[in-house]
Parts: sequence; C-alpha cells; structure tokens
Amino acid sequence: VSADGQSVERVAAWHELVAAQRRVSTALARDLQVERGLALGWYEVMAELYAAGGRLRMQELAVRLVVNKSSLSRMVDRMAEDGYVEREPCVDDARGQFAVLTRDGRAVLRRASPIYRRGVRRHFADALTASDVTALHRALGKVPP
Amino acid sequence: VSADGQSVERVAAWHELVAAQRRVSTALARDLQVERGLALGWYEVMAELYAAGGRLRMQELAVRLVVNKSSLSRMVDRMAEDGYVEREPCVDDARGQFAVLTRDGRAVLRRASPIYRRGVRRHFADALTASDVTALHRALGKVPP
DNA sequence: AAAGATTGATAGCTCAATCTTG
DNA sequence: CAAGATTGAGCTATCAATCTTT
Repeated sequence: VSADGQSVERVAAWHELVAAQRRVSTALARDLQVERGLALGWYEVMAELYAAGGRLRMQELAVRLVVNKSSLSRMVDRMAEDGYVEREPCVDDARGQFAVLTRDGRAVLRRASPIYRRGVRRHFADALTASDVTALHRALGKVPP
Repeated sequence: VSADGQSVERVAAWHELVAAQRRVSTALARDLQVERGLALGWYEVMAELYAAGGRLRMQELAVRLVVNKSSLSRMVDRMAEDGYVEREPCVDDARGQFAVLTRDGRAVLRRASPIYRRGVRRHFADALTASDVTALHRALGKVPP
C-alpha cells in the first residue's frame, strides 16, 4: 500500500501508541485482577469518581473516561450489585443520575491504588526518562476530544 | 488516595495516553465503518499481513498486533468467511497455521488505506508538531513487550 | 424536539479446556 | 510434557430503540 514519508512516520507513531496501550493495559489488568480481584475498568471508574470528590453524573463520567455510555451504564450496574457505587437521582435535573462512590468502594480503591501506581511505573514509566514522560503528557494532551 | 509527585505525573501521562488511544481508535473505527464498511480490527489484521508480505502464522500475527490469541482466531474465522483471508497449513511445522491475505483482501485494504491514513492524520497527528510525532514514536518504542 | 440515561438484541472478547504435533 | 492453535461457555461491549424530562 503506497504512502508518502510523512504518512509512514505518523502511522508508525500511532502503531507504537496502540501497542504500548495494549501491553500496559493488559499488564495492569492482570496485576489488579490477580492481587485484588478487581477489573481495570472498575478501578478507572472508582478512581475518576474519587478524583471528582466521590460523585459524577453518568454523562460526565463517560466523557472523562472516554467510554461508551451504554457500557458505562452496564458497568455501573454490576459495580452497584457488588456495593462499590450507588446511583442517586439528580435534584436540579430529574433526567440525570449520579454515580456515587460508596464507603466500600473507597476502601477497595484505597487498597488497589498502590497496585495500579506500581503497575504504571513498572510496565510503563520505568522504561522512559522523566523528560519522555513529560513530553508524552504534553503531546498527547493536544489530541482533540 | 495518596501518592507522591512522580507517581502523579506518571499516572497523568498514562491517562492521557489511554484517552488519546480511545478517542483516535473510536474515530478511526467510525471512519472505516462508515466509508468502507470495514471494522478497525480487520483493517489492522490485513495491514499487518500485507506489511509481512501477505502471510503470517497466527501466533506471530497475535504478537505483532498485541491481541489475544483466541480473539484473533475468531476474527480470522469471520474474515475468512467474508473471503478477506485464508488459512494455510504450515509445511515445516504441522501445528502451525498461516493466515494469508487473499486477492479480495488486498483490494479491500487498498481502498481502505487512504481512509485510515487520513484518519491518523486528522484525528491524531494534525494536533501535533513533527517533533511531537518523533518524540512519541521514540519514547513509546521503549515500552517493553 | 433534544438531552440524559437505560435496555434489548446481538456481535465480539476472553478464560480455561482441548486437540494436535513437536 | 510444551507449543501452536482452536473451541465451549460465559461475560462484556455496542448499536439502535426506548423512556423520561427539559
């Protein structure tokens, strides 16, 4: 398949990004599952809720995590069954629903966070220099929503 | 959840990477689906086979794409049903199977490639400087298998 | 009619088990 | 027994349709 040089470089960079994301995600998921019995997706939901002060509307949570709304709705269903989050209606807009991190969810998150951070370090950041990390953060932040 | 500064930077960079990957993959998948009726995963398989000269063993294909072996086996099943690839036994090792890009597969790939490259440019690279792209490629290539 | 959220139907993914060959 | 690959079963993700509220 023909392509000019610029295109080849861009696509190569994109492929490295995809490969890195898959490798690191797989390793993080394995660590959390083995050591805490927790799915990576569940960790991400709880960490995002925690960072937002414990509650977010479903819509906003989906946008921040860059996940499909249906998938999130179903994930929150399962997390609620296990007592990690609760749903709460929104007072000023009756269409809205909050996902709220429960006490149990916080406890699970607290125990899982070190595993997650260790994984990000081991599987991702340890291979990079500090300036690599800064450059990645800066560059990738430019990718549009 | 408590964490030191280094950890925060590493995790923030990792989150940007995940967000970028999800956004760009979603956009690429939409483009290919709408304009060519082709799934992104199928495109990736065909592009990898093409880059390898048209054929690869299942194992090697899974490693290069960083995908689950079962998922790949099933994906190749469906692609074979649609005539995009064929399976061929391996002569020197009867356990092995090749996935082989067919004539039809090549034709589909040829028509899909411009859409894919345009997507990588529009949804990913256009937001970055040339040196951002180089830095990403270089840094992400260090992430271990 | 549009926005927020969920659900029905279904395609696709993944773990563990299995089969075959080295 | 290990390696390559596939499959059975169960779970997850996604699209389109739906429901409710604005």
